Amino acid sequence: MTTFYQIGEVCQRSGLTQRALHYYDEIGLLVPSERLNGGQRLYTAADLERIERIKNLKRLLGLSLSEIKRMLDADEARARYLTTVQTTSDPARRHKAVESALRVTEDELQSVREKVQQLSQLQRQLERQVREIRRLASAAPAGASPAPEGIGGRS
Amino acid sequence: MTTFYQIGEVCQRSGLTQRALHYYDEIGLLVPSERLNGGQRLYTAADLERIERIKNLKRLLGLSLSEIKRMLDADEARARYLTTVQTTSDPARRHKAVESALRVTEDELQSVREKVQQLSQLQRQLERQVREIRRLASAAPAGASPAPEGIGGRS
DNA sequence: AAGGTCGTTGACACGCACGTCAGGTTGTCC
DNA sequence: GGACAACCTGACGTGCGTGTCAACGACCTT
Repeated sequence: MTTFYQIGEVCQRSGLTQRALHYYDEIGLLVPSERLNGGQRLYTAADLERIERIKNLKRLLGLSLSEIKRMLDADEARARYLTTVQTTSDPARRHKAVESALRVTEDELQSVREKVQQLSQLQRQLERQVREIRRLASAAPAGASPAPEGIGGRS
Repeated sequence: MTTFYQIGEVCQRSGLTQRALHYYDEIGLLVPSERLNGGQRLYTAADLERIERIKNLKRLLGLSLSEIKRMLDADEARARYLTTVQTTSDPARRHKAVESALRVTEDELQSVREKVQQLSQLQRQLERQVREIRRLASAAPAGASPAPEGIGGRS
């Protein structure tokens, strides 16, 4: 027995607005699994998960909704490929399915790796700057206020 | 003898359009170091570096231009502090400056670290998927296998 | 069946980050 | 000093991702 959520509850749970969900539906990014006869949208748990994935991709990678749609569609296609692999005994089709799935996944992985690397570089740069500031701060003469508090402690 | 670049060359080197540079100037994100009497913008090597940083922050962190401006301004303030700390003898002011510089830098560092961590997680997830696909590719024709997870999962 | 709450589809508006003209100015080269 | 490219400002247009009404439909309670 699948449980459904109406748009209001989805808004509360996800933090998105009704308008946003309407828009996501409109552009095909998140089409609710069901509709009532009256037209009311009904979202499933899977839809809620998709929402979380959308939010993550938006926050983490700063992707546009169309890019996110492309990614998730590719992901879904990949899942389909994998089931095709398992249910098809034709070696040629199997090979093709695996190739496609591998390609989209590795493309994604590639872009993520690049981003991680560049972000790590930025991180190291900032860490250097923090150390530099701390060095200067501790080298400075103590003022009227008590000696600069031990700011350390956070890793 | 500082060398200057006119907007056209800056466009070629940076890949940005003239319009974008005008806009960046307008919002104060990238004000060219010099202007000719006629009003023509003259960019220095430092300006070019700033452009690269802007592009990076935009691509890597997906920040808005106003957020980038805030970041770079804070960074500049920090740099100014570092160069003028020796000339400021007022200990209270020195202390305040250090505090500010440290705060903005650590905030920045914090958000970068979070992003790196979450992206690394996403990366590992994708790597697992690639391995899974490869495994299926080399495994026997038909069989039941655990379903791989999607990307951008809940945090 | 009436009221209230929740939902629906338009339609228009808005801020951002530009694109795209238009018409005028500046700089350079012959 | 005339041609011509490169540049300027100003104005309006555009796509995205919503916000904000408006007017109407659906569902539940009493």
